Formats: sequence, structure tokens, C-alpha cells
Amino acid sequence: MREPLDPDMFDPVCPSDLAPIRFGDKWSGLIIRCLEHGPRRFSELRVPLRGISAKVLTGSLRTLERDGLVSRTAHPGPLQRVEYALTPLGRSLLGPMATACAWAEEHWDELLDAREAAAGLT
Amino acid sequence: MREPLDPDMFDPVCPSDLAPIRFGDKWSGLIIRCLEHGPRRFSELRVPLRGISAKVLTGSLRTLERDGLVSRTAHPGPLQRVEYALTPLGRSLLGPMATACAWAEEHWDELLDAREAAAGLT
DNA sequence: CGGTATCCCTAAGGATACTG
DNA sequence: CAGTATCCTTAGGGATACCG
Repeated sequence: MREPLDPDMFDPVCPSDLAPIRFGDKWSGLIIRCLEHGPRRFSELRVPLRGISAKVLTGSLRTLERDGLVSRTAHPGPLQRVEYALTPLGRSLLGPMATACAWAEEHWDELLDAREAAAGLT
Repeated sequence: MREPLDPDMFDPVCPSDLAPIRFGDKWSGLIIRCLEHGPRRFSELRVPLRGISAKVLTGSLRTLERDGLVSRTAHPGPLQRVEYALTPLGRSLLGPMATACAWAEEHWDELLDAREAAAGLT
């Protein structure tokens, strides 16, 4: 629940990033998967999401909040601490996402082969 | 198999268009669903996909072809006739897509409520 | 009919710097 | 730490016109 996120969990490509399946914008699906095992802090999320800028992460989180998929909790105190967590609605998305990821993993090779073949025709 | 596509099949919003679930780009998911019950011609596809321009439809179809999800068949003859159909790989996507659509339909109201509540806070 | 070609516009994403 | 503010680039999508 509180063990750190694996920095390589999305390295370098992962099924949830593979076309033709995308959940929301470029990062939303990945963020949701990061929150699968419990709440995470803002800077914790930036670790596995290498390359995401603070601005974009903020934007994605705001959208997820607006859609009721993620909740934001600011813990008061001298050290600022904000935690993001899945709402029940957000958690309900995990099933369909797992289905989509399973498809991508299963057909990974076919997708890549098709692209390679298409590229070969130049 | 050959009955015409319902012009209103995606009117005005449909689960497969509802955030946070998207399959590929803006149109790919809808195109795949249009091909679910058999091959369709270029201009047939434009009917339910109101608003799509020829250029964008061409682009989307080319991408789907490149990824091995859709096949293109040009029938020779004086009257040009091109048909698009799902490949086995494309058909295998229908399952995950149905799962995603079912989620969207089921949680439609929650999504809208969340957005409305968020908008209400101004 | 089934596309190309061309031009345009906007939104998403990113880099960098700064702040309570 | 958790963001904002600012600026910039690009890709997606769209409108219109034309072609074999």
C-alpha cells in the first residue's frame, strides 16, 4: 500500500500506452494505474511518469478530479503534503483498463509486425 | 451484413466517445465499430461519422491499415469501389471495446454529475 | 467514387523559471 | 513540496478545392 512506485513501471513502452488503446489523454491511464495500490503524493507520481512536467501532471490530475475519478487531499502542516487517490468511480475503471492492457499484451507482436511490414513497403 | 449503417449510430455523443476512454485517435474507435458487421465503403463510413472530412477519414483508415486492424480492398471496374473491413486482429479489439463502452454507459451519469459539480464550484 | 493538396487553427504537451 | 506563470512547438483535426 505504501511501498514506493517502481520507477520502471512504464519503461520504456507499456501496454497501456500502446495504440490503439488510450484512456483519456496521454497520461491519465498511467496515472490511474499509479494510484491502483493506494494514495500517492504529487512528487511520487512524477517518478514512474518520467518526462512529465509539473504543469502537465497538474493539468491531468485536475481533469481526473473534475471527472470524479481521482480525489485530492491536502494535509495541513508546515511541510506541504498533498495526496491523490482513486475514487470509487476511478477504481471502477481498473477492470476495463486491465482488459485493454491484456489485449495489448496479447497482440503486441502482431501490432509491431504489422507496422514493420507497412514500413517495409515504403 | 449489408444493411446500411444507421446515420444516428453515434449521435450526438456515444459511450465510445466518452472520456476517459478513447481508442486511438478521435475516430478510430468509431470506425472500428462501423465495420463490426461487415465491410463498408469509403462513402458509407462518412454517413454515421458526420463531420469527418475525407482527409481525416483517409488518414484514420491509413493508420488502422498500418496497424493491421483494417484491410482495404479496391474492386476494379469502371465505377471505383473500395471496401474496408476488419482484419482478425481488428475484430479481436471488439471485445475490449465492448467492455469499455459498457463501463461508460454504466457510469455515464456519475461522470456527468462529477463534471457538473466541478463546474458549479466555478 | 475515392481520394489529394493546400491552408489554417487550436489544444496538448513540453521547457524553463519562479513562488507560497 | 506542490504547484503557477510564461513561452514555444507540434500534431490533430477541419475547410475548401481539385483530380483520376
